[in-house]
Amino acid sequence: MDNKQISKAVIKRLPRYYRYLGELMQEGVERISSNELSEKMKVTASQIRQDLNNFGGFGQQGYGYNVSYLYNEIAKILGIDKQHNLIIIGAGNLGQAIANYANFERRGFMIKGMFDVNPRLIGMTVRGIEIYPIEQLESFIKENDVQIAALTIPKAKAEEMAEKLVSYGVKAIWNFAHTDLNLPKDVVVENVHLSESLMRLSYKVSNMDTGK
Amino acid sequence: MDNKQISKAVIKRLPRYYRYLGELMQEGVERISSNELSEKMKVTASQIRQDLNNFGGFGQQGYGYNVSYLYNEIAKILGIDKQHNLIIIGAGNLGQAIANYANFERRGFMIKGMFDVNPRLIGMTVRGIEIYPIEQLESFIKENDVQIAALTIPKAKAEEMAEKLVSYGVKAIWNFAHTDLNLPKDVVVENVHLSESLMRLSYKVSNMDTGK
DNA sequence: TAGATTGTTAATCGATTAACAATC
DNA sequence: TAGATTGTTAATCGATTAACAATC
Repeated sequence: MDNKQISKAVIKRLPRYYRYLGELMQEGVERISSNELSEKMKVTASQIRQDLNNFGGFGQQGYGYNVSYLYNEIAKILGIDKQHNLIIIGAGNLGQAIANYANFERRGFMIKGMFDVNPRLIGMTVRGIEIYPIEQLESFIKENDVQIAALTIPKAKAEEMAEKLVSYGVKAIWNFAHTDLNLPKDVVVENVHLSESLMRLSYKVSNMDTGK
Repeated sequence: MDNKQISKAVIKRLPRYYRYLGELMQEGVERISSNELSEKMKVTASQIRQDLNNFGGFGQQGYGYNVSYLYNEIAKILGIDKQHNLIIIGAGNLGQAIANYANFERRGFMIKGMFDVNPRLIGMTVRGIEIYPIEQLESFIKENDVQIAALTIPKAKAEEMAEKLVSYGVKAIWNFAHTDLNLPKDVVVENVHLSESLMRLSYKVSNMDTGK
């Protein structure tokens, strides 16, 4: 719809704005200036104004930003004002941890089912979400209009499974497998590489400034 | 030790280099040029050479890089050649998922124990890792030389718990709680905000180029 | 109206890419 | 030695910050 290309750095910050605005709403705060918000979030006020102005003028001179209005506008930008149907591939601890996080539903992510190869898990439910055998994947995706699949299986099978999911109509993959997926470029991939995150932590611990 | 400040962008890429070099080693590849690696990883060869040269000349003109040498050097930079003692706070699905990921141990991260407030979990083990009551936290951290704590508890208690951990001597927090932690700046924090990751995915799905 | 604060342009800073001399 | 490829400097690109006119 929009034609201006928004930079990755801006997109990365949007969910954090959303989180802070949600907290402000809960505290009953009605309006906030870029300056106040910048102090809370520890970023520059200039960056906040620049970021938001990528999407339109949400503020008002002399007043600031209306918290709940801005909150809702960011939700629209992020697309979390609409429902997304999601399945989880791999019903191990990580898959179950995701299934158990009820807040995703409040953001419009409906977890329709989980899938696993382990016959002992089939038929079990996690917070009311049923675990199905892989054999039913194709029909399930088509019948439930599934757009997103969370991939929480070992990396050895991840690429193959991702390709299968795409061929069945999945448009986006939330990839927890420790590997990069090579998929057609109209398929969206968001990686969560926990081992890389832990290594970055290790770097920071190991190379901490001992001065000061 | 080193004084030149390495940029965050470089650090972020290091674990990925490490992963690719590990795979090359497994395939028995002995040497690789920045150009070959750049094609595999889909980054520019120039970036690879620039990144690595932040830490020293690991390559050789006319030859390229020795895979296993470079692999080991990156491990040293990341600090994963040394052992790190780790505990997990919160023995729910996410905590257990981390405990179950055996590969962390191969990278030197020894999971010494898990902690939870739920009395029904106390005494249970996950892959040989025992779940202890929170009351034993302080003594356990001191006795086991724990440097890193993975925080997989709800955000309401996260800040308070993080402060406790720091006061007991923990130097780094791997934060899975959906909140920012405000800790002294000599404490390392690495955030894994899954809900933000999912929102970024949502943005990409919602704003995909329909052209082409 | 005067004060406050945005929206937006310009200046600065940092990161990426290109180019090539050094050297194995 | 000639060819290959790094290490490194210079050029480009993009992102952040500063500044201020517009305006509520």
